[in-house]
Amino acid sequence: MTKKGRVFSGARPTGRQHLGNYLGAIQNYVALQKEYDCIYCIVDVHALTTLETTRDIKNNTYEMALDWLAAGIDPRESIVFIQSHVPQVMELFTILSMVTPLGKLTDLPTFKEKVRMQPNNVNLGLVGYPVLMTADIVLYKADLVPVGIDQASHVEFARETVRSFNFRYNTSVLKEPDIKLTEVPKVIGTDGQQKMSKSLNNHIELALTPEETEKVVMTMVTDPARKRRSDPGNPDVCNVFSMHKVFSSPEEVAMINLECRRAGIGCVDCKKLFAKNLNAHLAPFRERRAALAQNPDDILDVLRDGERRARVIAEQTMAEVRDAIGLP
RNA sequence: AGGCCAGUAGCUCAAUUAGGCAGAGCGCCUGUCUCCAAAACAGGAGGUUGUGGGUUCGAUUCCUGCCUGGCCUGCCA
Repeated sequence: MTKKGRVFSGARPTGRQHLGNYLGAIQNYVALQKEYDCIYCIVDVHALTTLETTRDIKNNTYEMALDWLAAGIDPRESIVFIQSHVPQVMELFTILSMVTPLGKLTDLPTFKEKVRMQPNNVNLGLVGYPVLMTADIVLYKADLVPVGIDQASHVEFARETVRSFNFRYNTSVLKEPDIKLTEVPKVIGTDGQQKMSKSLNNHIELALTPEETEKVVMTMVTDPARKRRSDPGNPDVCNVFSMHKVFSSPEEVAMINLECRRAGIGCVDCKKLFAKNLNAHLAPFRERRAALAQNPDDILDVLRDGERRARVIAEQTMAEVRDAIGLP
C-alpha cells in the first residue's frame, strides 16, 4: 500500500481531550491516515517551555494517548510516540539553532504572545520553540504538516530554516515540508466567548459520562438577549446552535433554527437535544476508551513501538545530517 | 562573581512607615432569580506571606543562609 506521502503532527500532552481538540485536530488526524503515512507525536519537551510543574505530564501523556487511540488513530497505520523518547530531535534542534537568526524568532507573533503570558519565564527554549518544531518535522522527513492558519507561519519558518541549512552546508538532506492548511473549525467554549480550552475551564471533555456531559452542556452560555422562554432567540449568536450544526442532523438543525427564532423551543430542550446527540456520537469512542483503559500496559506498548519505528527514521536522518555538515 | 530591587489567594495587588488576628478587586464554587445560560443580588471556598534558620511574649514586617526573576557592573568562552 503506497500512500501519498508522510504527514507529521505534534500536540502537547494536555491530558484528557475535549471537543475543541476533537474537532480541531483529532478527527483530522484520523482522516489523514487513509491517504498518508502519519506520524503523531506527543511533544512533551515543547510542554516544558511553558509548564511550571511537570507533576501531571506523565498522566496527561497517557490520557491523551488513550483518547487518540480510542478516537481512531490506528497504531498499525500510524506512528504514535512521545517526543522525548527519540532524543535525536534535541541534537537536530541544536544544529538548526546555529542557522537561525535570533531576530526572526523574537519577531514571531506567537513568541510575543507568550512573553505577554509569562513575562517571568522567558527562557531560551521558549524563544527556540519554532526551531524544535522544525527539528520534529524534518527529523522524520515529513512531506506535509497539517496546521490551522494560526500555525502556518511556524511551518513557513521551518521551510526557511531548511533552506538556510541546505544552502549553508550545500546539501539537500533536509526535506522542505509543505503546509497542509486544514480547515480548523473555531470551537467556542461553554462560556460562549472564547476558544474552548482546558486552561480557561470552558471545555467539554470527550471522556465524560453522559450524565456529566448533560450537566456541563446545561451551563453553556446562550443568547443573552433571550431572557424568558417566550422571547425569540437568535441562533446565530448562540454557541449551542453552533454545536448542533456539528452533532445534530440537518433536519434537527433546521428545526432549531426555525423554532428558536419564534420561541417554539426553549434553551433547555435545545441543550438536552444537543447533549443527547453528542452522547450518541461519542458512545462508540467512550466504549473503546473504556476497553483500552482496562490494559494501560497496551497503551505504553503502542508508544514504545512508535518510538522504535520513529528512531529508525531519526537515526537515518541524523547520519545524513552529520555527514552533510562534515562533523568528524 | 559583585551591587541594587522584587517574590503575599488562580490573577492584579494592599497590609511593612514604628513588629500586634493577612485583606481587596477580578476569577472560581454554591444559592436566589431565570425554560437554561447570561446579568443582578446573596453567600462560600481558596494562604506554611518563595524557602531554611535567627531575634522576639509575638515576624508578611527586623537579621541571616539559600532559591527564583528583573536591572546594573565585572570576568570567562
